[in-house]
Formats: sequence, structure tokens, C-alpha cells
Amino acid sequence: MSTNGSATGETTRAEGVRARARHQMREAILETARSHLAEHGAVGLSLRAVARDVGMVSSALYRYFDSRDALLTALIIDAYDSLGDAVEEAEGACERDDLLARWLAIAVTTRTWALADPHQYALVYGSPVPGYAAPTDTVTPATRVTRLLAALLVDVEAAGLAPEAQSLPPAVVEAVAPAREYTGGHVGPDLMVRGLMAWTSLFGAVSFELFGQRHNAVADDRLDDFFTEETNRIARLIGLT
Amino acid sequence: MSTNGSATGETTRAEGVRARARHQMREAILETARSHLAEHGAVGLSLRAVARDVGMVSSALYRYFDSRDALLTALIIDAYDSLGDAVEEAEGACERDDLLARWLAIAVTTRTWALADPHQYALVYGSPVPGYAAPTDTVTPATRVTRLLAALLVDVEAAGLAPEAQSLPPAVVEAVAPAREYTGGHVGPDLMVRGLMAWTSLFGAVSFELFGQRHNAVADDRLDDFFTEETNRIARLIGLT
DNA sequence: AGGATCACAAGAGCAGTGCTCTATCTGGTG
DNA sequence: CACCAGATAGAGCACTGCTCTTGTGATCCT
Repeated sequence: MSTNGSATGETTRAEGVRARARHQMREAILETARSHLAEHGAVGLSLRAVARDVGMVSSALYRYFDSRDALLTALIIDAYDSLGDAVEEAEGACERDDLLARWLAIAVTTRTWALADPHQYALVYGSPVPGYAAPTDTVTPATRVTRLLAALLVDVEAAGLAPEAQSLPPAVVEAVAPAREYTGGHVGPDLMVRGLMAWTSLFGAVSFELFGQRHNAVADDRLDDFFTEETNRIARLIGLT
Repeated sequence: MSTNGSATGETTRAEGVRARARHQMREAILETARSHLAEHGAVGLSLRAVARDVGMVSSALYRYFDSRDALLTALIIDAYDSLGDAVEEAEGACERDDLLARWLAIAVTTRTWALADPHQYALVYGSPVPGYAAPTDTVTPATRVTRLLAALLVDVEAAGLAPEAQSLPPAVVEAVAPAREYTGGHVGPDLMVRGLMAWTSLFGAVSFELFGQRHNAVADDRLDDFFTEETNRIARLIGLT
């Protein structure tokens, strides 16, 4: 049986000093784990090193996290939430009917956040650690930014801004059915294809820049400008200009 | 001083039994390393395990590769070349003036290759192993597919197919200068921006599919169709339809 | 209040890793 | 044939994730 997992949610209530201490310990571990991640990356994250830094022996750490993977999972949720917080705040600060601003907020904030902590970005949008299957705990925080994009698409459709729809093969309509259902059916197939491509392009751009694939293609000191240009063009793709 | 590095190129000439045996040994190591990579991924690649499988003790392997990173580098070059071979062959089989076919060949072959060996794809287009700086040996094989895309863009421009150029901020023109220089200046700034976006979209799409980010957005049994739709739309972006 | 219980921490230990150093062996070359 | 560079083997170091056992101290119940 897992010693953690359930512990996260309960301890917010005042259940006793024991539970509170436990929760604080967990947070302390996570904090140093975060800094280790930022410095050495996911593959360099050592359970023992984290334990040392937090001032305990490695075996004691297993009271708080079942395994290294469990710790990594917590960090992943952490990262998703961190990105979610940043993007939601930026997007939320925009006028609701300024759809272009909302898109740009999402895009720019995502990139800024990724550049600030590349390892954290790599943890969630890089190649998954082989053999590591994302637990179901991660899916909810993972959808926070996609939910914003979905809502944006709904508003684009409602505002009648969607570009003239192309005719689509039935197979493609079926392909995007899950995504459309996610938006309550308020987004047409063509716009959904565009939206998914916008999503792909955004994270493709960030990944390429972060993982060094842009080297020798785009001037290093002009990456900002190029990204801006990209996001503007993607905005046009989904009818925002 | 490195015991390998230089050994790769020389041993093709008949320099003696010793050198030939050495080269064969290197190849044998690489072969089992390849299979280990395909099975366990990059982080799971163990030098000792490879040595065991190839029938020698781990320390002996260091005669052929200076370190685990050196072995990984060889595998990276391997992967780039494997992808380069596949894409070049597919693209080369197209009519030279059928630009759309050439694009689709590049795109489809890339995806097929990636799906066939995800770990190998992740090795070159996934998040880089932290602390690992790609040696200069890898840049040449890495450019093989981008070279094809660059040539394609040149032909698009020459054929006058490039979409009507938008006005570009000077900073963006500067940003794409390296890429344009790479094409001998035969590609205009606007088309180059489009080309780079096509490039990121392609690899963004493949990465998203491979790394599980498409889950719950695109129907699992319709990923092929969706990818086809994407490549067709990207083709339009660079004037191919 | 005393005793049972349980969460927690510590340590030893196992199997594995990358890598180094030394000793041994062997086979192509002068 | 003798020689010695090049190849191999093995021991060893410091590290990893993880388990098991033991000790300790706070909590809770009778």
C-alpha cells in the first residue's frame, strides 16, 4: 500500500501536528527536489542527493515518496501547475473579447516560463522518461493550458472569426472528434484542426528553441523576434488578425 | 587523448588486421547498443549491459568508446544518418518538379521513421540529456533532412510558387538571415519564415504524437489521417497547393 | 499513568551503474 | 623468433535506487 498519495489532500485540514509535520516535510523535500531538477535535470535527479540536502537519510525519504518515479510524478504535477498558474494569470488579465491578446498571452507566457526553467519544461513537454507511464494524477493539471486554448477557440467560433472552413475528409472529422467534444461541440472541425495545429506549432517552436534545434537557423539574438512573428502568424491561422 | 574518434574514418582502408578487427568490434558494440537503445531508451542504456551482451568486460569497452557519452554520441550520429538515409531515399524517388510530393515524402517518412523507433527519435529530437553538449561531429549528419527542406524552399521560390510575401519587421529579416544564407540567399525572408514554421510544425506534430501529448485530443486510430491533414495544410503554408 | 501502537528515522546491505587503474595475455610486426 | 603495442580481464571506488531491520519517540487507548 502506498504511504503517500492520499496524504496530499488530507493534510490541509487541521488533523493534528503529525499530519501537518508530514505535509511540511513533503513540501521541504519537493522544494529541494525542484531546485535539484532546475540544476541537474530530470535524469540527474538523485533521491539520495535530495535526501542529503534536506537533512535526512535516503531510506527515510521513502516514507514520503514511494519511489524516485513518485517523486518525479510530483514534480511533473508541480510543473504543470506552475505553467498553468502563469498562463492562466496572464490570459486572465486580458480583456475577454480581445482574443488576439489572449492568444499572445498564452504563447508568450508559455515561452517565457519554459526559458526560465528549461528542465521543468523538458520534464513535461520533452521526451518522456522511458518506462515511465504518466499516472492519472497528472492529466488534470496537464489540461490547464489546453483548456485555455479550447476556450479561446470556442470564443473565436462564437465571434464568427473562424477562417472560411475547408472541406474535410470524414476521417479527419473523426480524428478531431475527441477534441471537439472537449469543447462541448462549440468548435467546428476545421477550426479545431487549426487550433490543434496552433497548439502543435506553439510547443514545437518552444521545444525547438529550448532543445537547440534552432541553432544556425535563426540568429541567437533574434529568437524573441522570430517567436513573435511565429505567434502572429499562428494567430492568423486561427482567425485572430 | 582520445583512443577513438579518429579510428572511425581510417579503418575503411586496409591498414592491417588489427585496425579491421578494431573496426568490427566497434560496429558490434554499436549494434547491440542500438538494440538496447530501442528497447530501454537513452537513459536506460547501460555501458556494462552492452559490454555483457557483446561478450566482454565493461572496462574493455573503454578501448572503443571514451565514455558513455561518447557511445551515446555515436548513436546520435547513427540516428541522424538513419533518418537522413530514409528521408533522402524517399525524397529522391520523387519527380524533381513535383514539389508537393517531395514535401510529403519528407514529412511522411520522418513520421514513419520516428514511429518505428521512438527512442531513436527521442535521442535526436527529444529533450537533450542535461549536461550533454552535442559534439561537432553530430552537426553534419543532423543537417541532412534540413538540407532537403532548404532545397525544397529554393525550388519553391524558383518556381514562383511562394505565397504573396507579407511585410516583415526588420528584426525578423535579421532573425532568418542565417537560414537564408544557408540557402545561398535564394529564399526570400517571408518564405523562409514559412519554411521554418513548416519545419517546426512537422517535428512538433511528430513529437506530440510520439510523446503522448495528443492523447484525448485526437482519436488514437485516426492519428494517420490527422497527420496527413496537417502535412497538407503545412504544404499550403509554403505554397505547395 | 502505563502500556500498546504507530509514524518516523537511521543504518546496513544488495544489486546495479560509470569509470579508473593495474596486471595479464596475445598476436602482428620488425 | 623476440618484442611490445594493443586488447582484455579483474579489482576497486564512488555513486545510484531500493529493501529490510532496528531503534526511538510521540500519540492514543484502557
